[in-house]
Amino acid sequence: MARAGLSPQVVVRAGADLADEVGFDEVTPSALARRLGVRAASLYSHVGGADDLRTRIALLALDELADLASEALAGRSGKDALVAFAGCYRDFAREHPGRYAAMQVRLSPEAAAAGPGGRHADLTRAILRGYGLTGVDETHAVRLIGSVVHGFTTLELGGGFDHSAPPPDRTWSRILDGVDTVLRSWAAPS
Amino acid sequence: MARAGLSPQVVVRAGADLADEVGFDEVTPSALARRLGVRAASLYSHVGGADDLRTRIALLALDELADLASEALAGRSGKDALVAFAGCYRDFAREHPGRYAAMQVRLSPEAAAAGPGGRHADLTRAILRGYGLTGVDETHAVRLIGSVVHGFTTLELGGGFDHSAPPPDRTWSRILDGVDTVLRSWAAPS
DNA sequence: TCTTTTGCCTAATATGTGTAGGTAGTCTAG
DNA sequence: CTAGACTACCTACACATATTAGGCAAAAGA
Repeated sequence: MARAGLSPQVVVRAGADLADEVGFDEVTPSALARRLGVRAASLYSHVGGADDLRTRIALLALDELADLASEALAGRSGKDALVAFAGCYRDFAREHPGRYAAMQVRLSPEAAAAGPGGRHADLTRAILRGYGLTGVDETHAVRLIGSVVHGFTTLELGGGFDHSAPPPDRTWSRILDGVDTVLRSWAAPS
Repeated sequence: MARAGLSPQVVVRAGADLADEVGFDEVTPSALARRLGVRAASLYSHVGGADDLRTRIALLALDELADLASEALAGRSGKDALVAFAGCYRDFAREHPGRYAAMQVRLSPEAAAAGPGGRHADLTRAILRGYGLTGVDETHAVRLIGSVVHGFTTLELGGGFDHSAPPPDRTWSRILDGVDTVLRSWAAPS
């Protein structure tokens, strides 16, 4: 009887790919087992169950996106960094909708701590070096960037922009212009 | 045998309440039937199935929020309207997390058309009357407001702001200040 | 009161989740 | 190169959920 050569890594990656194709909600042990050509019970040697599978996919996606964002930020600062960082998130969501959806699951405290949760905040903070924001201003700015990028990306992915005329790309760059302006105004002593 | 007095409305409202208590993902025909004191099969006289139930909860939530936002906007304009509108969304999400999550489901085209999908865009547009934005600028502005409000709300609800110091309320008002500034700058001929 | 409607039921099927235990490939020691 | 340990995958099972079909009794209308 030939073996499929599974391992936790292989299973989780296949789960992430499946999520991108059919949606994160459709990623179930049985569906994943079908795709991998094994029986559902066989997956329980590699992942703990449906919840564990979803959590691991989320952590994988967070890690992958953090890698991409880290690379995109290298050597950039100020608005250049902001645009690169935001574009990274948006592109990731469009190319990997299932992984992006996975990232939204509320992680258990231990999973969040052990995982790459803090990496994203650190990366966002790195953008702000060019803006000279410190202390609470820095945190406000991290939250502003996160809100705008995540909000736009989610709405675009959900089809919220499909019914009105101008292409989302135009809106995207105008919004980033606006964020840049706001961040620079925050840098000035208020 | 006493009857439970169900109807599509009663079932959907109970489903929405259940979503607020235990999370939208946990709203299943069987869980809802348990709460209503009937057998799961009995629900199928009132809703089409699990998907139909979720869709109807989403439409109910969209309608309820549109009512609240409409009321909040009455007699306001400009930044006052913006703050009231955004606060309405944020408060709704915090008081009714399950309903808010339901609103994010991708509706089928017919459900979106028949439903209150357009009401929200119209309400957002109403804010902009005080800013003098027209044409594509208006659409860009609608998308900006939607992105910021939805993004912040989602992140806050997901606990994304729990680990850093300043209270989210402070960030919220600073972000709205920023949006107001951007909208006013867009109003000037670019 | 008689009839129609319908709300809720039981019964049954298909599918999904998760556990227990077995079998057969694969790896390591000598 | 063989003996034993390990483990990837299996079958079988118990249980929960989604959904359909058909029946009975309560409610509503004539």
